[in-house]
Amino acid sequence: MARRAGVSPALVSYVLNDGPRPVSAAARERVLAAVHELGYRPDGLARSLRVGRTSTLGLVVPDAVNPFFGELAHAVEDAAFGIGYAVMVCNSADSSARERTYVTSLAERRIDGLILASTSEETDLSDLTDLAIPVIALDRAPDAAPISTIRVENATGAYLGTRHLVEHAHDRIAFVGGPDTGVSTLRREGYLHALQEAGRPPWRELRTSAFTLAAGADIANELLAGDAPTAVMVASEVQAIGLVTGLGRLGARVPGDIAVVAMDGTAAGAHASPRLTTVAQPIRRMAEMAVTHLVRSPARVVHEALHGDLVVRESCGCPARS
Amino acid sequence: MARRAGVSPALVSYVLNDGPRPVSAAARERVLAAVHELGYRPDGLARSLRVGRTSTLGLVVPDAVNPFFGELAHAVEDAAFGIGYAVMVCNSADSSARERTYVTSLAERRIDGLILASTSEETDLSDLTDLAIPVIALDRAPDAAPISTIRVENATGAYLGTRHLVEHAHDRIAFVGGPDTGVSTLRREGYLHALQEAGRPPWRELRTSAFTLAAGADIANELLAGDAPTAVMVASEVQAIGLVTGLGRLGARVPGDIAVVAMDGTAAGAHASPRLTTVAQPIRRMAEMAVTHLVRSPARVVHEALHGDLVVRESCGCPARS
DNA sequence: TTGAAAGCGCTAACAA
DNA sequence: TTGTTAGCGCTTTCAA
Repeated sequence: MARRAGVSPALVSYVLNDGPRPVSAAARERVLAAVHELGYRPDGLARSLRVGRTSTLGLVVPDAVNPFFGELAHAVEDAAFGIGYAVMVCNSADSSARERTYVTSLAERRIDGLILASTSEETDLSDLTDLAIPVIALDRAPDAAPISTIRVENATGAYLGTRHLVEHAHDRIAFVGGPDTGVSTLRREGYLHALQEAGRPPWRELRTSAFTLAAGADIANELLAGDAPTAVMVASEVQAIGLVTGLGRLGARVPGDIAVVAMDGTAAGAHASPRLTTVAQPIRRMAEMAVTHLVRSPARVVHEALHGDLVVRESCGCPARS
Repeated sequence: MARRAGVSPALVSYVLNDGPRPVSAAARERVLAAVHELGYRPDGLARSLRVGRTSTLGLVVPDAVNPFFGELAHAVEDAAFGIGYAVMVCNSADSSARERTYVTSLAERRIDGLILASTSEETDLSDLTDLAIPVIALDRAPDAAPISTIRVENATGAYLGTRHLVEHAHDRIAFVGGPDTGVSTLRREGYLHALQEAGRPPWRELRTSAFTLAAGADIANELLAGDAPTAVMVASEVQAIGLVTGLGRLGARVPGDIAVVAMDGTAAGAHASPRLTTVAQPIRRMAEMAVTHLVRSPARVVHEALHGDLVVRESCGCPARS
């Protein structure tokens, strides 16, 4: 390439990167002409190898088909794109083996930072930390390892949602959680707290096998068995949407027969039928914080707990609003 | 690293890659010990630079939050993971500028192949083709450029769905398409074909502003205006789910007041309320074909048109089945 | 303002 | 079976 333009490789670099040395207009011209003529495409691998930076971030989520993680991934990508970073999104499919493999693979690819939204609490991050690649964990308790964390106030969120159900004068309020993860546990605590504060007993506590539509639908039977609750706090929107469908199939209407409040705040919840009353996570803000932190101040370890807002719509039985 | 183990760098490579030369047990031992002790992590960038391969594929979709593309991305990732490849998923957000930027960025990163699910018909792929990086396009008409394509039989699919509505004895069947893309156009043709065959006139043809829940919901008003149809063929499931919500908000029930058939076949459609009758795309098969082709026989240009199957559920008015 | 050259970490051809 | 070495394509220091 440099030969073709009749200049040194250094010159080509100066021109393409606008620096760090100045280049005469004539030389620049020649380089640009050759670039164009040869269809020259700079090799990012060689560049990254040399400068020790890939401008790539990793994102590991359990399942990007879950609208919450889908929107999160989208938001992370937007934030990264805005500052010239690309992101590799990896679905661990709730398998810690697969998660491990991805962490290793991302480390090998020398990503500049990882955003980890993991189901498992115990992920081996030594591949990353040994290379001094910063990690920021989403929705995880502060680890033994000194990594930054960002999460929503899970307990408070579920408390808010449950309290809304209490205010609807329900006294048989159930809880539907997911697989036994920290998130699910914390949300359950918020639920219990709200009930306790209101002097009501927990009515029924169920957990689905996964955070999916199918799992949510499958649990409808169990929820309705025997002394059925009149309201339910659901740990996530996917589950809630699935549950509503499952209930409908059994002839139970939402909110008429059973009121539902969920957590997450995705578009899927807003457009479900009925529209879900939900505790919305500040998804875009979380994504921006994570990306910014990783890129700007990776060394500093921070722990952010963000507030989730109750968004009242139809599924709780409130009169429809626009 | 090599020094630390008291061996040559070549030996380290032989041990870590199991070849191409044999290594004595003693040497292997020493290398492995040093690897462990130093927390050595091989640099994939250097390796890729050397071997001319990154074991990474690119995937560009308009919007991975759309369940169809979300599931597609997931399926592509699964297929790639199975053969040791990673994938960079990029959302073009229906912006051809952003799509361009991503194509260039992926080319710079020297991906081994690109799967392109683009809305725009005219994407400049010279960055890729100049580097001899194979591209396979999803849902696109054979291009001027000789790139492989995989798609579902769009017209046939919509024809199948519409014919089902005809068999339900509807004679006021509308069509809801999306932004003016090839996909939307082909599906409309299938719709028109089915009506023509049945000797019925198209009743109303609408198009949403985007393939999103919100856009689907927004068009409900227009669909119901004046002489409302009794059935509607919708070009995609996101739109259909949004539409059902929108209709419900206006007091129209599906399928009672208006029957709906959609296309895509995602989990979201299966768990919507009512469950969507839909023409299902063979998502996993498309993903596997794309990945396999890119990795195994990138040089051969193929054009596959896959069949979509009508999946009868509730939204068309058929008696509920399990 | 430009050129020469070192070196990022790896693999593979060649030599021993 | 192992060591030496060139070189993948880039950036950047140093010298001119």
